[in-house]
Amino acid sequence: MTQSSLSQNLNDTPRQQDVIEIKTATRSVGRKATITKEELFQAALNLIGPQKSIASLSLREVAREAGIAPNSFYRHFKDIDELAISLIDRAGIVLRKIIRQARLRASLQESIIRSSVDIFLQQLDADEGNLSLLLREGFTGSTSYKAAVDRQLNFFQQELQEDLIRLERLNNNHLYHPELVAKAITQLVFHMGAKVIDLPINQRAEVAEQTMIMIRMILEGARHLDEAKIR
Amino acid sequence: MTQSSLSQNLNDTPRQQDVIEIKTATRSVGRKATITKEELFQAALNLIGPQKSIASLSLREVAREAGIAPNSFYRHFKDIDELAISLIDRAGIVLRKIIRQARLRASLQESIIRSSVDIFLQQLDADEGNLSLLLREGFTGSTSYKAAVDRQLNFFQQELQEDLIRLERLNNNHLYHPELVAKAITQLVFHMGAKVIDLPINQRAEVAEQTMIMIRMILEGARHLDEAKIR
DNA sequence: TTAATTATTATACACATGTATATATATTTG
DNA sequence: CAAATATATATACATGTGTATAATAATTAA
Repeated sequence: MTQSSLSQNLNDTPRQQDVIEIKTATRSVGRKATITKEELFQAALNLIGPQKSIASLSLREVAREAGIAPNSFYRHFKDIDELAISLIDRAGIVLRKIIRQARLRASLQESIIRSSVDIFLQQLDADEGNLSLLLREGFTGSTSYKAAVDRQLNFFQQELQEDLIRLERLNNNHLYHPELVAKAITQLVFHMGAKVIDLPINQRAEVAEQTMIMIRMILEGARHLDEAKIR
Repeated sequence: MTQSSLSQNLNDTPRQQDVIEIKTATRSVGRKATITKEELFQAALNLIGPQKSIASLSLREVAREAGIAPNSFYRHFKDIDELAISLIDRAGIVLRKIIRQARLRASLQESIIRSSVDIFLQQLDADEGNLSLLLREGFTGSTSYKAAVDRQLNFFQQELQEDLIRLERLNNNHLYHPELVAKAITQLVFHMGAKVIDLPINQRAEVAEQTMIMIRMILEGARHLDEAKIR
């Protein structure tokens, strides 16, 4: 593959006309688009599965699945990589939805541990394509994928940390290195997610239960280590 | 890629001659092999890096790197996949070496946490190609890779668990769910490894330090949860 | 030596890929 | 309507791939 060199001239965003106009650009003169980015996302997600990773997706495959000519792809993305990264970023939205829900339920007195894990798994079903992408590509391929995934995980971790601090404060507890607590929990939860993806649903519960115990260990440890330090 | 269908007849192991002889087969009649499996392993490892995953290796690439004709590859492996899985299994050997060393140093009164993490990182340098393979492919690609990696991680986890139980017993401690403690630690350590691979050496220390704190949290938590349960 | 056996290579084929170029088609604006 | 233009397709090419088939070279057994 000695390509991906001269393709810059293809992905120019449509130039504003020279004439400076006041009216806000309605953004379309010419033929109406018959395929949307969203449809290309869907096509890609259809293809990605336990056997096919995002990195092994070919432009032609995606085009085929979307029912367009290979070259039409370039109207929407400059690369297969651009599609991939967008896809990862999109998955982050799902993630943040998870956090928000978990936070809601946690304030309603339910254990933050259980609610987080439950909602995570629940969303994994509801939105399989998107989320599993994040989980799968986390450790692999073209450094840029990893960076994209990392960005999203950091959001998750950040919000989790805030929640943890808030909740512990409510119970008059303190955590030793709360940022590391959040980090460790994030890692374990995502690891669980990656495992659980290609597991039959009935086996998921057990993995989830184990993960919750692990999280409880971390929390319990962080509390005690903090006490030990203060004294 | 509609191939990998009729290649069975190519990987027949050399047939014993019809004549039944007593002498142990010295295993060679004909031309001497000029390239070894080991050299093919090395060629593959040379190619795998931050940008090229094991799944994206092509047979021709490996052959080129090894300096042989594409077809010669078939004399040694039936597939690129067979090469890949062997490679993962080989990495497991490195892993077990790590455990053995960590165990040695842990008996000499050094903290098992620190010694495990230290040795892990140390080996990562010494044997980069091999070990990083395990770390990278853990979550990706062709279910069979994942299975192969999982097999190796389980060894690690199993031995770690035994060590943990032994050491805690020495200090008259008990652990809550020691198998989950070992599992959680294994996950965190491997996650760290995967992160640390493409990090400049000076930044590795910090990640290692963080990981050790996380592990201490888990251990501390498991001890207290156990006490809480017994009472 | 000669015959047998095996490892390696050379050649070739069908197919998949990314993408350059040219053309057709639909839509908006004047 | 016609001109302009954004979108999509058709065709084509160079290159990479896995692997079938046949030939060559090296080694051992007879």
